[in-house]
Amino acid sequence: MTNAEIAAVFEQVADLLEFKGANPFRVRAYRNAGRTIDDLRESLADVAADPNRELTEIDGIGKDLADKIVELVATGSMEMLDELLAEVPESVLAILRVPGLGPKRAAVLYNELNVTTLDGLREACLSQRVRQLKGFGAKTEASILKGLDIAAEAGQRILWAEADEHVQAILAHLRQCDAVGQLRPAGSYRRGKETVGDLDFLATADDPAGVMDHLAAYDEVADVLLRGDTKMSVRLTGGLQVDLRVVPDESFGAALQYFTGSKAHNIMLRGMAKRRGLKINEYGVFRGEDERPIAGLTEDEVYAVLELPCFPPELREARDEFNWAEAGELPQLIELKDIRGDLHTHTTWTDGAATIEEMALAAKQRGLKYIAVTDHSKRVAMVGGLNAERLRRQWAEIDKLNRRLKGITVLKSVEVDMLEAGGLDLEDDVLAEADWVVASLHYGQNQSRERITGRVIEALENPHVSAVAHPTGRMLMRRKAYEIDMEAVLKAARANGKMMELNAHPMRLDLDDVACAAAKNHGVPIVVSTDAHRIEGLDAMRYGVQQARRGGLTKDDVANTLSWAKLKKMLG
DNA sequence: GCCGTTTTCGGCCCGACTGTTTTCAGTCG
Repeated sequence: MTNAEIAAVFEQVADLLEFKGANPFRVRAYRNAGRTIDDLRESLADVAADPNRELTEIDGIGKDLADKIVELVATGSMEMLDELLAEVPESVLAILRVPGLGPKRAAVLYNELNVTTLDGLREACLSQRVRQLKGFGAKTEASILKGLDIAAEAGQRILWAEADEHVQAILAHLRQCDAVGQLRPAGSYRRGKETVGDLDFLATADDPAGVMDHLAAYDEVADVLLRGDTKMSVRLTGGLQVDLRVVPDESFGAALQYFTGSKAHNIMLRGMAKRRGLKINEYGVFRGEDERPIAGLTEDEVYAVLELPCFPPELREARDEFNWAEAGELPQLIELKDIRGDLHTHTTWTDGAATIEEMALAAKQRGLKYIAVTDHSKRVAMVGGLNAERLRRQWAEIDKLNRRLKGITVLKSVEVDMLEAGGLDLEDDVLAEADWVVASLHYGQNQSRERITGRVIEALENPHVSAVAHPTGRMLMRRKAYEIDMEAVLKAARANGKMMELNAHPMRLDLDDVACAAAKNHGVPIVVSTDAHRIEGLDAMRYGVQQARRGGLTKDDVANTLSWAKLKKMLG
């Protein structure tokens, strides 16, 4: 059973308990455990099986949850979940996803009106039975109907790269408003999460109402969801929710910290503050009975009163950052300017849109010193994948080009397919002539975990392979990762002195942040590569670097921060 | 259900907004 599957069970238990009106802290314990397990860098099943390890070593896992994990791993099911599902139909949980409906109201709808599905809920609203319930009214009924429409179309997140376009446009719009002072995006966008569910903006202003009027007048605003004195939420035409908070200058740092999150990070921070007799909220840090303000102007200040560093937003996930800070080992995260080369690109020789020279010059223009042309091998027939003969012709052209080009080196490379039946799509004698080889799994993605893991490990054992490209094959919001034992793969990479790619394409970002951290733990170097199929594709590097930062990677953890000469030496 | 330099019980982050209330509960982030 994978960590994600175990985490999903705990999440479901939390939902069901919440629906039943259980102690909210008990619910939180299950949710925390689910999140922790999802973020874990090693297989929980392995830890459970290891006689020298205790599951209770994991933060947030006590005896009870440890037993439940053991039960899950051993039997594939959990008695408690089965009992809960016997009491509450699973379809009821969808009702909790309707904006404005939480566990209390959902329970009333279920108990009083026997609402068990979203369709049933709509029916109950339309027949005006909901407004007759205690604590409900006509307005609530209308807002539930609205919420049902939103739940139908929304619920999806958008790629960070798409969120970034919205953010830049909204920032530009809000800056035109004279009343706006300081202005910053916050939330999961600022933390660089690969997908973003809504956008948060924070502003200071002499005239908050004026700023809100200005946001309401933004072209893409379809609906104002709520508006108070300091807070406003709108929905854009595409369904994306945008929250704006207006705060006084002396609170801007505290508010930026607060609204950047993550929620779990903030809960830990507040707990630490409380133990020191301090209180943190979005208005500042306060001490003592009289709640004397002691910080709030800047984020630095807020963290400093707790003797903490101002964590890079990418690390604020309540994973390792507080432990690192305590040990004085907060990593100096990699930056875009550290990147010296791009090790995965395509050209017109296969499915790219630009020539080798065009790609090389564009890379040089972006400050890179080397670029690997990794066109597809022949198995990818659809795009005219290269056989040995054409590949050698391409490499001859690269040799010629390198004699002409100044300031950039083009590497003779290939993206070789790991074949369905095992083995690689090109012979060893060809691969041996390459400067850099990435191996990819494009076909047979539905094979078993054992077979896919075996194919990838076999590739890592080939002496000419340098790295595995997009190692899980996932496409965000489109295609799940194929079944693969990442622990085993990382061990094989380490044993064979190989590297793993972090594919920077905004829809891939593969390896993800957690797997990057795991790779680092195993001592496996990461290469951040764009997989560019056109010149503009080279600009995706920043998405990859951001994901690497979320994985806690430093310049030293990423091999393409090295010169090509040094990287080559590392490959052996 | 977890956790402990306030340690085996009694806490567990904190405030804005809305709707249905006559003083607050529910939801959200």
